[in-house]
Amino acid sequence: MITSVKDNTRLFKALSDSNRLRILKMLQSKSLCVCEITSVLDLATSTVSKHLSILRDAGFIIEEKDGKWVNYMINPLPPDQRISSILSTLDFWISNDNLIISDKQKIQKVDRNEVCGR
Amino acid sequence: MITSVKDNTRLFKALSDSNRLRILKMLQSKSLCVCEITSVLDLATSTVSKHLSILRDAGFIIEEKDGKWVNYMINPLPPDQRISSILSTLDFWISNDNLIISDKQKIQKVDRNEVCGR
DNA sequence: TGTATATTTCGTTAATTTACGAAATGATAT
DNA sequence: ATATCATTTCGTAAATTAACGAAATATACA
Repeated sequence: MITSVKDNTRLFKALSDSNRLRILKMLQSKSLCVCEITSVLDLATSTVSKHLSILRDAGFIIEEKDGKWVNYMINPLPPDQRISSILSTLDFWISNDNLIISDKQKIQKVDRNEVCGR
Repeated sequence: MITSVKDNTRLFKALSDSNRLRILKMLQSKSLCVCEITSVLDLATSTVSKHLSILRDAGFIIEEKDGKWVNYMINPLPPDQRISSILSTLDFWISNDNLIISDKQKIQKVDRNEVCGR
């Protein structure tokens, strides 16, 4: 396992933005495409795309192409134990936060064909 | 336990700077005063003081006054389980990094009466 | 009382990060 | 091919963070 200081800061930097924590928590409930996440966070698509690439580069999530959509999901085979450890502890660290709860409710109802197409 | 998204980002932000990770790793070996840490990191005293306050506010470390010195040490009674969890996992996440190893060697030899007074 | 030493606070500058919209890329459907 | 939709990349502006030195605090000691 790579354990350089720089590598660790990259990992913590990925977690040190509230929008990225919201994304991680949403993906722990359900795989989502960029536009679904965008509709919940209410940010520009390009901004969400950037957040997702940061989480991907750190090893927390993976992407899977599905036609014109790109689905993002929690990495089922994290590159190292630090990622797995954080993902499992996140589960009970952040749970009863109002924002997280309402995000979770929103993604249950989200339909990408409605939300994205315009 | 408070588990707001904002609270968690503050915690991760505290860890997302390489100088602060170096400080935490040093303190896991030994309590140190500001000038000792400053001599190892080679930063301005005011910068180190600021880093220490960020780590303190996040709950990772505490300070103890000792005459003209302020000793910083790992918080023996962390305010919540997230801190304890991170502190113990940090132990094996970052261990064989060259910078961390040389920091650790330096603090063994550091004498505050030599390093600080000038 | 002064002087020296250690640390913190403050103001400022430089660097980094976040956000946006526009343009580029990739895929689907007409 | 052309049009459309989802996403990424790029350039840029705004916000945040890290760094410094100078000034302010606090403690020890002469």
